[in-house]
Amino acid sequence: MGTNGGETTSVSMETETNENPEKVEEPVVRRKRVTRRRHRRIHSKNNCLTPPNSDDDRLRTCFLIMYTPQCGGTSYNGGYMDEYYRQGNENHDFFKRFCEGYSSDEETREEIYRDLQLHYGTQPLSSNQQNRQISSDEQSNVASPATSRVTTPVSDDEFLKIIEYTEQNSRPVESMSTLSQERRPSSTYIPRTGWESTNTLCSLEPLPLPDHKIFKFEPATPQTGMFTPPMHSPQPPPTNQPSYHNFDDAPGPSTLSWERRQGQSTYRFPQMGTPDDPVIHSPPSIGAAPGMNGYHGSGVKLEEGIGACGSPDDGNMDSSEESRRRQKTCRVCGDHATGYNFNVITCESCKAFFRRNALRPKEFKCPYSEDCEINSVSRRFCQKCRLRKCFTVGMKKEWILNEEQLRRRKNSRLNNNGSSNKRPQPGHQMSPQAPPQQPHQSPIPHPGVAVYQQQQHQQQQQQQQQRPLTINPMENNQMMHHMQHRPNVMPPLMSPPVAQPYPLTSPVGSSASDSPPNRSLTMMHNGEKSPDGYDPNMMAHRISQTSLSSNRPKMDNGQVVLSTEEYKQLLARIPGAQVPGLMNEEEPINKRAAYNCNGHPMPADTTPPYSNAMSDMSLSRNNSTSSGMQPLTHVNGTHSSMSEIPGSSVPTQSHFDIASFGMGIVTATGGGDAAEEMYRKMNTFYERCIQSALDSPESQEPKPLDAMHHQKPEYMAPNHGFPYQADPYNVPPPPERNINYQLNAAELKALDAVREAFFGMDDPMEQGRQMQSFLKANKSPADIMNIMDVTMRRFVKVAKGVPAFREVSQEGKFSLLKGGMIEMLTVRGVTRYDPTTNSFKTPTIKGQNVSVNVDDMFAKLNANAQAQKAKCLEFFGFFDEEIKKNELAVYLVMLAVLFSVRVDPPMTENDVRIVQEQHNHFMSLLSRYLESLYGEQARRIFERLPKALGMLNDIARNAGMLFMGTVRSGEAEELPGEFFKIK
DNA sequence: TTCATATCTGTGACCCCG
DNA sequence: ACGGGGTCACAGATATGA
Ligand SMILES: [Zn+2]
Ligand SMILES: [Zn+2]
Repeated sequence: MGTNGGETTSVSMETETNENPEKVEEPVVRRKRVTRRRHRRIHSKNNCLTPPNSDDDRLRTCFLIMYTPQCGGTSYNGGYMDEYYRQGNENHDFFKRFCEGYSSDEETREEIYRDLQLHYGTQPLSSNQQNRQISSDEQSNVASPATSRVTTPVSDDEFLKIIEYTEQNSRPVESMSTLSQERRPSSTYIPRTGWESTNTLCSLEPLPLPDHKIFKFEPATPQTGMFTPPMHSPQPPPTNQPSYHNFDDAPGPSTLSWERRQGQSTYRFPQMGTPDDPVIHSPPSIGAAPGMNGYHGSGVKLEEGIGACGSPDDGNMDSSEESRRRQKTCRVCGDHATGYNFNVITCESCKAFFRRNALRPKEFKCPYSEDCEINSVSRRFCQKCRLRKCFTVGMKKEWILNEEQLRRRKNSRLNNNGSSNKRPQPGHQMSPQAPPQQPHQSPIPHPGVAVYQQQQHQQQQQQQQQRPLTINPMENNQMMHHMQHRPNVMPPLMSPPVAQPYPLTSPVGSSASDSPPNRSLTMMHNGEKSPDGYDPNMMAHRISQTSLSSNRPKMDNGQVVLSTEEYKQLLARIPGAQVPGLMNEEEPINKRAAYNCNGHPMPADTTPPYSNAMSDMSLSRNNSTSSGMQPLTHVNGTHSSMSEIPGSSVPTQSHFDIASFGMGIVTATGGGDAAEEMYRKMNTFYERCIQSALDSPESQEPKPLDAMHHQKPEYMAPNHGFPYQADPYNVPPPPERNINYQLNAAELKALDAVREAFFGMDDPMEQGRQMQSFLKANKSPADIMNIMDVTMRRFVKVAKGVPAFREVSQEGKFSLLKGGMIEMLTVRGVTRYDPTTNSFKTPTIKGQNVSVNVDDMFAKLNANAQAQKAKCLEFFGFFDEEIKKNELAVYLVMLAVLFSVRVDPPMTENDVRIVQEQHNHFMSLLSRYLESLYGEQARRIFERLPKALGMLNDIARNAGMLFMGTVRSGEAEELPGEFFKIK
């Protein structure tokens, strides 16, 4: 418990006047919010979510901060802002005049400016200046309307002058609220609806810079462009991009000197000492993680002590310096990092941000153009891009503890506390009405949303606590009342402390909506969690927990908190709730999937992670919020169960990785005499399928994402000096230079586009023939075709989603697909291959575990197949673990594979050119991506690729031969006729 | 309608703990 | 110590009501 910590739970009605002596005498009339104060803040942050768009804008903010009781909102400004808005847009130096107006004295004016600046954060506060910042207490500490205009920072004298000036100059004008809302250009005004980020005033036209020195916001040293400017279409919409710098918005370092920083802030005012980058203290190299990231055990050895970037005695001064710096730098925003968080070195705030948002069901909106730079300042402006960045750099949402785990943790903590009985601060931490949780009232396992919403809930509770301490059922009513008035807000899971003994819980693993978790969970472990036991404590614990449950889809195993019986009883008491079916065979945990259970696919709801987790999201169903107003029925949108009704189309868990049979497809067929016929037919099928998918109009039209293609100049060259050359696989040694592993906006966008293109690849298989085929233990060639059909079409769709693909001629497209399909499928298979069991793992379907053992798969095949099998296995082994685990990397590989020059139908010169270009493009992007994840390690991974691709090619070339001599006679005739229809 | 205030909400610095 | 989660001051945004 904090030494400085838990001092008080101040419940007084008065405002705390903490350390501001001059304020003490102010009569405190108004009832104040209860403020609990644990420790004193050292740093203060400007949490402004709205980026100022101009210096003028900043100044306005400043002004508000200084001179209004409450900045933000529509009414904070007394009459000043009216005037500002009325004049401001035509008369840009209103503030200047304002300042001049009330003090013609140069010195005083200076002082005012300084104050502005002070609150602006362009200068470090001196200690006594800190007293002048307005605490929120002070802000609300308003004795009368008159004084409310000027709260803290201004002396009485100043205040009078202000009043005087204002009275002279302001006229009644349009309402502020009008201005602040309706009159904002609608194109950029984004009404706040709960989750959307709020960027309200960013559309102000850039205004001329007031001609005063202090309005010059230092562009900070022109150093090392941390980020390249976002890749825009030729003419970036003027208002659409946050302009963090000066008006001219010169591309350059994203070092925003306006950010308000105080205390021992990391910021250093340019003219005061170090010319270093103020906000982003780590120079260009910040992007990448130290090599050790996720690299243990992957077999790649570190050289030059790179991997041991923590180790102080790296031989090479530069590189150790370099790596140290990188290690201290948040790979998301460049801020000072505290260590690894969710698999990546990040700062505290990104850690918290990720923890809070990675699992959120709805996607954020980017108020700009989906390519926001993320730095320590701008990170607040666009949650979407920030979150995307988090995923891109490799943060793993899977590592966020799920509800079950949280509960356990809490319990064990309670236990410990109970036994040692050391509760130092009785009334403090625990919420009064949620007293130390009884073992089974703990809110639970409805994963995901539950966790997420619970956070909301907790916050509310917290807030409630801050009001008069006792909370009674009334509070709930109030809360509900409130919520009813805020339909947009995702209703927090209500767990009325009094009335509802089992708050938001469904028992572990027992609700209709659990199936998704089930599947998702499996996925998580299939695709992701390497057995290398990356992390010590928590992680290990979690892994063991989850993997345990994934292996045993039963709800016992000590996982259950509420017995099924208990839960049923509970449900019985809840009007409208039904006992879900499927109760018992589901497993608990896994929050993510729980988000989405209401049956529709949630295209828009997917989060943009680049990690493999993506597929989880895209598969899960949105369960969350729909209803849930009524506390009692809420037991979790859970039973939005329409999705799980028997007859309905197979929901979420049927996420077959058909493609994992990439190898199987072509190998598992067979076993007879009519080989030739089969072979021929298979080939026909193969080609037809591709062709027809190609011709199909319904396939994905590429969105106008210009990021996808060949904007090569926009990308940074891969840092290790192995920009991918047409000259294949000739990897030059890394040059010594200042490296920047951080992906730039263009690259991020391109990656996004890739992910976009693969959207749907992992969709669950529709029920039907494919599914039946898939479920068969012994798959006939027809079954294989059924499965392949879907998969191949999806690949074609992916290809069509790549803009550059369209530039290729029809014949060229066909050639690419025909030549690349098997390779792509095989690559796909890699990701599902589990070396420990020598089998492909596929997610479960209604409890069945479909896993295909490689030996079995090849068993019936001919000798060629055995060789093929060996090759495949070798390839699987060779394919880097790190890549395997990373879905996006795999995508990139697949695209690189797709864009390989093929000869079968020979390609035209032009096609060849495009293909080569794209191949290089994706390889280069992959390289950069890997760099961003692994820093110098990327090189090692990347270096293996060429060989891997070679192997792949070999595998694919031989695939067809496997048919030979193994096809049962007559089998070919059984093949579905429509596969061979000629159009 | 305007404005003061209350409330909701996301952020991030600090903290606790296994 | 590391890296999970928890806490809560803060401040912007929004709702409410005089
Ligand atoms: Zn960060
Ligand atoms: Zn954005």
